[in-house]
Amino acid sequence: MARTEAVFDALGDPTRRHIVLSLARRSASATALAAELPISRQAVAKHLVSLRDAELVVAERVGRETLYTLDPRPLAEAAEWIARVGEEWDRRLAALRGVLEPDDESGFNRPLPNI
Amino acid sequence: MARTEAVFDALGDPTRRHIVLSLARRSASATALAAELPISRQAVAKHLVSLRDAELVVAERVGRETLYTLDPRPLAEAAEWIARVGEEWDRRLAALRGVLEPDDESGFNRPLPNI
DNA sequence: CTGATGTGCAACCCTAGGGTTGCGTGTTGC
DNA sequence: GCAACACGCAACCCTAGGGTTGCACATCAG
Repeated sequence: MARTEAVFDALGDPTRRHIVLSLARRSASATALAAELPISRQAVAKHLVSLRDAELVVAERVGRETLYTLDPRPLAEAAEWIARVGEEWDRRLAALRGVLEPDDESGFNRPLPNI
Repeated sequence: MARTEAVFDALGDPTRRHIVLSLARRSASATALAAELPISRQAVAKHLVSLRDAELVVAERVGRETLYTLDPRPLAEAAEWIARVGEEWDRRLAALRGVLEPDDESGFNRPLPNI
């Protein structure tokens, strides 16, 4: 669960989210990514280091350039964290339901009941 | 999709993730939340403002205290963003498959193919 | 060999924002 | 009415980290 920390930290930055989306479509070098962003190559390189720390990206040197490829697996962990919050929420809703009235399924996507 | 931005920003901070998890179990005041964290009430209050901006939390004044309740719906949007990256990835994998060899289903949770 | 290209590293700048303290205001309970 | 409690607001501190520039080192094309 420690890596999940790094994933959310990484996804907390808009530029890094853009990079992740770009890399989902095609592997690319820092220079190529910088071309489609309003920042320098070095700035992009720093972000790629963060993404590598979060294991969201794998670097592979080919010739004189370094290709970065997305590894979507840590994203699944982040999704699981979100799902966990949803479960917690649903459990609470279920407990509440017991006290009040029997109702329908998951409340994850339902407006708040006034508690 | 603009709110999704705020959600990831909000989730980018470990303290706020802790708060979100806590609120998933029970509504609580800033003071109560601060009691289970190594920071001051005011610091928690600031985080709650961020969470409110991301619409992840709803404040309700009851008597002399303010109860904060989780609204898990924006989390679903974040999960969708992650899913979108996964789709992009799978599409790419599918395109690759066409050129190479017919293979199995979604590669979202599979190790990287060397591209 | 040489110039062009792509990186990595280091030094530096600067703001965002996480945390703190202090204080004035509203609410509850006796 | 008066403490005690719970807030909200404002001023302030301080570091993390996002961004930049400069430079030295590989690699490729001619």
